[in-house]
Amino acid sequence: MGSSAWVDTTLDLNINPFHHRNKALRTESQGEMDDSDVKLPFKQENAVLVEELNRIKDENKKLTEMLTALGHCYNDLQNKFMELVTVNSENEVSTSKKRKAECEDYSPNMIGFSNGNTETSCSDEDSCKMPRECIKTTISRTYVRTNPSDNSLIVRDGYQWRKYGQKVTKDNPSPRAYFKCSFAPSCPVKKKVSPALIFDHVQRSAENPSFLVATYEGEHNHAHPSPSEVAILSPKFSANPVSCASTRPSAPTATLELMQPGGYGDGAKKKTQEVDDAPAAIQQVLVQHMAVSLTRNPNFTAALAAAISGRVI
DNA sequence: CGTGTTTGACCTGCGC
DNA sequence: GCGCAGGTCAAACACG
Repeated sequence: MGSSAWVDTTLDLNINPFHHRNKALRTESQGEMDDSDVKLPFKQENAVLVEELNRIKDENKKLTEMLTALGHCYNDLQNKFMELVTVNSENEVSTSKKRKAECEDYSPNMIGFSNGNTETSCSDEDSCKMPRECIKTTISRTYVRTNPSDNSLIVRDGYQWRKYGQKVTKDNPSPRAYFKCSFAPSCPVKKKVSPALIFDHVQRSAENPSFLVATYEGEHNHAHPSPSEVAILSPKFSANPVSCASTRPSAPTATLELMQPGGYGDGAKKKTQEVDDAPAAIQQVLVQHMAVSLTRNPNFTAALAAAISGRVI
């Protein structure tokens, strides 16, 4: 987290609008005391108002800077979080390896964040050093942002999946769902979908999106179904044959395909690149969106009111 | 009636 | 060997 992103937060927030007015009145009355026969000239009152206007402009500028800094911090935190999730995922996979004692090619694949950070790497040293003959199946992990109110554990990645099981695991109170690819009868690909744990415990709220962890096992032995094929097979998903990284219609969305790494994922790479090249305007929209979210958050407004009242008193 | 989902039972592997 | 936990199966059920 860049410390340079922080700005001076000690603001004169004009929390007591009467203060300056009183000051002006005091000046006015002082003037009356000093020169009781001569009224304060209109010009002087005008100057006071202009001064106050300039001060408010400065405050506005400072607030804008703060908001921008907040946006940077938000992105930094998100990056940190994803690093943490990656580390946790690797640990989880390593324990899974102990249990299953099988060789796997694991490559975490993270898609769907506003900053466009896509991490497709072989960070697990062991799996990277595995002998070639041990690599039997391809496992990729994808983090997908979903609507928190949606508990269906459905990750729309363009394939046709059939749910064959659901299990409550020990370290996650939310059930994990098991899917098989049903687009082709002989397709060996399986998918596990479970809610991201950290969000469940720390950050889930009505306002915050949640994340699903989709673990793909194996490779499709068929081509990616075209939108029309998906529409025929699954009409309810026809409007969105690919996974939508952001389900908020009002927010800037980045629609990314969730593919197998090295398989049909060129589109995902291309679109991720587009996200990387996102102009500063997106940052601006993000900041505005955060500001709206903050102002709509009753907790935030309550805390702000408490802080203001505390300062007034 | 066909298809997909749910859910309890069962299987398998691992740690102690 | 036993218990635990993850993964899978399959009958029952729901839905269009």
